Amino acid sequence: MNAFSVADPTTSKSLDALDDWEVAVIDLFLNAANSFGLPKSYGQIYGLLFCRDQPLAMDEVMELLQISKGSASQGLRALRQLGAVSSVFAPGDRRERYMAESRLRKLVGGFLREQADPHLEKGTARLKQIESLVNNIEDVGARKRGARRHEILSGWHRQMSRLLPWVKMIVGKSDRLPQKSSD
Amino acid sequence: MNAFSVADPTTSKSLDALDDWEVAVIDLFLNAANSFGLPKSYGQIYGLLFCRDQPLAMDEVMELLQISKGSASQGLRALRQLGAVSSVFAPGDRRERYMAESRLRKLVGGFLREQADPHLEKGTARLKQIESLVNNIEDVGARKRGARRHEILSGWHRQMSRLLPWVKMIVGKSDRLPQKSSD
DNA sequence: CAGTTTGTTCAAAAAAACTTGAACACAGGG
DNA sequence: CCCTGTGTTCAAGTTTTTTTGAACAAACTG
Repeated sequence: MNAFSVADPTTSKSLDALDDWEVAVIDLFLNAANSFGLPKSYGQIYGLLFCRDQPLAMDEVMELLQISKGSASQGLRALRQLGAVSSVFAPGDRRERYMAESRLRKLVGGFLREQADPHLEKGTARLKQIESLVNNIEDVGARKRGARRHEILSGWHRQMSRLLPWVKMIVGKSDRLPQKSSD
Repeated sequence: MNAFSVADPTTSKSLDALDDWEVAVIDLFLNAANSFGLPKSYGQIYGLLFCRDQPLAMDEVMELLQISKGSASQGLRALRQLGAVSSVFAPGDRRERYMAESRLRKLVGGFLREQADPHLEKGTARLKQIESLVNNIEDVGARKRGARRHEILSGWHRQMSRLLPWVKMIVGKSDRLPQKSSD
């Protein structure tokens, strides 16, 4: 696949070269993205950037992963939104370039912030709605049953709210392994 | 559809009656299931059973939720597999009846066991594969880059493995609120 | 046993999610 | 200004997932 592509420095066209291990890592993230409820292209993009030391431009991502402009654009946007990817400027190049965030704490934090927190908020609203519906029940027995369910759900909600900070703590403990350069 | 069917006690057809609050709870679980990557029908089924004091048979679930036999059967199976639903026998009725598990600890435990643990195991295998691919790289610089990535991923994997027991702990703390009957 | 009732399976239909690419906007550069 | 390079948007197309229902199996019943 990547046998002897010696990179003509004048053309930026000689990038169709993913190492085998890179393919494996990209595939790992593809599957991981799926499990987290994200589109697989997001996983691929993140995986590619994760493998690279140098930030990549969008068209390089498209080329290397063989995905469309739309996917690349949307994927990079979502990943930035999640804090999983950050953009940098290479001087003398108008294109924006992207690199992966590799600190687990940040990744988890962003995911929780963008996914879990909104759900918890929506949960609060829904619990209120359920509570009011329950309070409108005429029959006493039925109302009691509803009230009990509302209590259980409220308890769950509370527990989940408590859990998230702990997750951030625990994951934040020892983060990335030592590397040659610090940040 | 269910306009004024005033419950002929001889037919088992008179169940098309969900309270408003039940509809709201079912919808809550429908959305929750989605967020957890489960089919929405699973959420509906769980939500319905969660609302009820008495266990329901499969055909009652079908009737109340207006879902097909196939969905009901598969959904109930998956939910039992997750430990979210348990089946009981009502004496004098050949049908199996199902009720929701409402202890968060059990629900989370089942979910982690069925979803997270398998992923962690697959992760171990993949990391090994990546490691061996990286070790096959000729070029020293490229191999170093790959090795660094492999270390990072291994670190993440370790952290996640550490996290899960804590989640079970923390969620297990104070579980369901007190109820009239104990278990 | 033959007839029910209960529950499972799975191929096909329907729905949902994802990807694509062409049209558009916007920012320099000449 | 117009042209080109860069990135976004979104309707339409594709793929994947979920649901359906009819055929099947199993277990009871008389």
